[in-house]
Amino acid sequence: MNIKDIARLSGVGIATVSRVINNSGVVSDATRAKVMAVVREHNYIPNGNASNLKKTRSNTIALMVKGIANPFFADMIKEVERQVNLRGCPLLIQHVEDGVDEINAALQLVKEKNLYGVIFMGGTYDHSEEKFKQLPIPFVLTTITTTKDVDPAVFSSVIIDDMQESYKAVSYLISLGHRNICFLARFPLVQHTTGNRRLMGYIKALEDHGIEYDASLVEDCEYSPSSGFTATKRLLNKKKDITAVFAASDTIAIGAAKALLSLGLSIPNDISIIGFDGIEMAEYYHPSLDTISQPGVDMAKASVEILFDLISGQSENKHVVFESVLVKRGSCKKINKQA
Amino acid sequence: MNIKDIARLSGVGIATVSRVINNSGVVSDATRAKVMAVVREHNYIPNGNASNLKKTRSNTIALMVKGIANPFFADMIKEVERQVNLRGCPLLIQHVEDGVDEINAALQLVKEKNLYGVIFMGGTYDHSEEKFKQLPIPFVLTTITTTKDVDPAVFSSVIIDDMQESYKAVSYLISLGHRNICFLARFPLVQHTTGNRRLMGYIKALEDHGIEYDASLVEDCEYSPSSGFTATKRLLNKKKDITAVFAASDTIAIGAAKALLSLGLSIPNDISIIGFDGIEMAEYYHPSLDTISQPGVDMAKASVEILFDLISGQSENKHVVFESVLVKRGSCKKINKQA
DNA sequence: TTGTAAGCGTTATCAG
DNA sequence: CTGATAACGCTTACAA
Repeated sequence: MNIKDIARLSGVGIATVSRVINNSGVVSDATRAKVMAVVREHNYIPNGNASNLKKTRSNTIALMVKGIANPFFADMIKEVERQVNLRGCPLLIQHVEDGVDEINAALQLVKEKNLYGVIFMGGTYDHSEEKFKQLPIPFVLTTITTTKDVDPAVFSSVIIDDMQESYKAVSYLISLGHRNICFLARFPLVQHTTGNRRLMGYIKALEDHGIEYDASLVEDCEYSPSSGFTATKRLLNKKKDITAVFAASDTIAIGAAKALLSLGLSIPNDISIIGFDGIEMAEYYHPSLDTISQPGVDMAKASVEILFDLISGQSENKHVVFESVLVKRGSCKKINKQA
Repeated sequence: MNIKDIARLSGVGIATVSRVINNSGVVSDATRAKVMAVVREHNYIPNGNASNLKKTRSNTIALMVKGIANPFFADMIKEVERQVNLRGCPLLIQHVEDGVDEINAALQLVKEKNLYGVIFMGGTYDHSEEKFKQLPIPFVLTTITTTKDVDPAVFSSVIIDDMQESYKAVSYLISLGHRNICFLARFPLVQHTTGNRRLMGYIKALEDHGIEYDASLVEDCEYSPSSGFTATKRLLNKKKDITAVFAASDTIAIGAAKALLSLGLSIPNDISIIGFDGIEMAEYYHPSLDTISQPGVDMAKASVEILFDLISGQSENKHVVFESVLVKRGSCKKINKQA
């Protein structure tokens, strides 16, 4: 069943069929009805490869996700899909393997599929301006941005200020009297990652409050409960006087909490803990965990809006910074005795 | 940059370029090297739409996921992708909106993209044999199957025996002395869902042990902590003598546990709880939650293997049933006093 | 308002 | 071993 068959069966030319199914050009109501009847009767679906080949640009939007298993991304992905579909476009979800360059992967996909636009979710910050310029179609970076030496005019982004939000979390702990605050994140010494930005906020907060930065309080850790668990155990072995834990994600925080609780420590009486992201699981943990909650769904929505504005040429590249909120659920407490 | 340019630049015909980039036919080593040099120099990537149009079948595999936010699926998706890529094929991840018929969505995609094969993950069981037969390419149902009136020769599946595994969980609770066991699942009265299968196992276990089935102990619940939380609160309001909770997923179990703990109840001293799936979060919950753990990654791997066997025509439709394991972490306990 | 026909960038069939 | 050339199914001038 192809466009030719439909044309023959409905007694019109193929151009007319094309006009009907694409709602383009002008077609008389009678003809349209006739064609649609045949289309429906035979359950005709146009061949996307043929139409994407002919059109220089398909209508497909790609979402490049680095860390598809990240629960924080789960709802964001759903919202991106919803918003893209709402605009009549199919969404191609592409998982980017850890360690793979997401821009390269997108570059490949663009050539391969004639993409309409791309959204990047998760990943690193260290792409060159040159690399971005290679991308011939509109794109938005969500949850990531770049180092400052890239001209903001060549890309769009939807982010939170990781450094400032991290600063917020640590300042909160300090305001509660904590001085020995450890930090858990994906190896933060690697530049240009979210973990690194959050580390900068951590360090700045300490410095601004006259607390000396102690690198041995920072532990390398994957974004998962199991990794948070083992990292916390390692930390407790070498440092006995920790009074608070700041985890770069809620998933890490959950693992850290488990490490503390299973040692018989009480949260927040013996030790305070705060995470980052605002995933549902952190709220339903027992005790409920404090966190820096990002407005993930709003960010997803904004990303799609910006992308489509770019596509329609209605606007230039844009950079939106969302506010996160410090959610206090009781897992952080004023310190009573100084270690 | 297209195949013509590459042909011109390397001084050969386009057919030869095609042979080189597809590793098909015979090309002299010298010619191959010459062409590859040009390809690499210009960073040439073939237009997938054109080749998929020409080939009657693309090499794309689609993964139709119902419930992409389900943490149990997260690792499975990653494994499916890994296995598919290992075989040199791109994977198209397609999220299927709740309420949308996944077979119809696949049918559309097949026509649109000339798919090579499809894997269905999550969803319902109530598809007719007729519907399946409409799918003109190999496919595998993962974590779902059909009702018995569909000829097993028309589809493949990779599942666990939900009813039996549920039976296992409930029998375990009964063996610990529990009689008032409640069950939380996505509205189980709807036929042909995973929730319903697990309900059947629950009922059968009760009956086999001479316990009368009490429908008011079954509560409707989405597969999320928040829903598990509110469902449990509802339940505790109407039933005071519950001694154990069986949740149809770990996400529900976590919400249920939070409801109990925040009421000051102790797990497992006051009430026992067991979930289903085996997600990481359940292990790192405090207390760690017992569960029926499914071998998700193995199931994902098996699904891809079966799919490619079907594609290569090496085998007929196959049905694999994996065993789940009852993981005891201490959230279920022998009952001391009968209510 | 509608139909004809020229490609889009490949692959595959043939001759050479 | 290699090179023309005819499709694949569609969109879009352009002509009618």
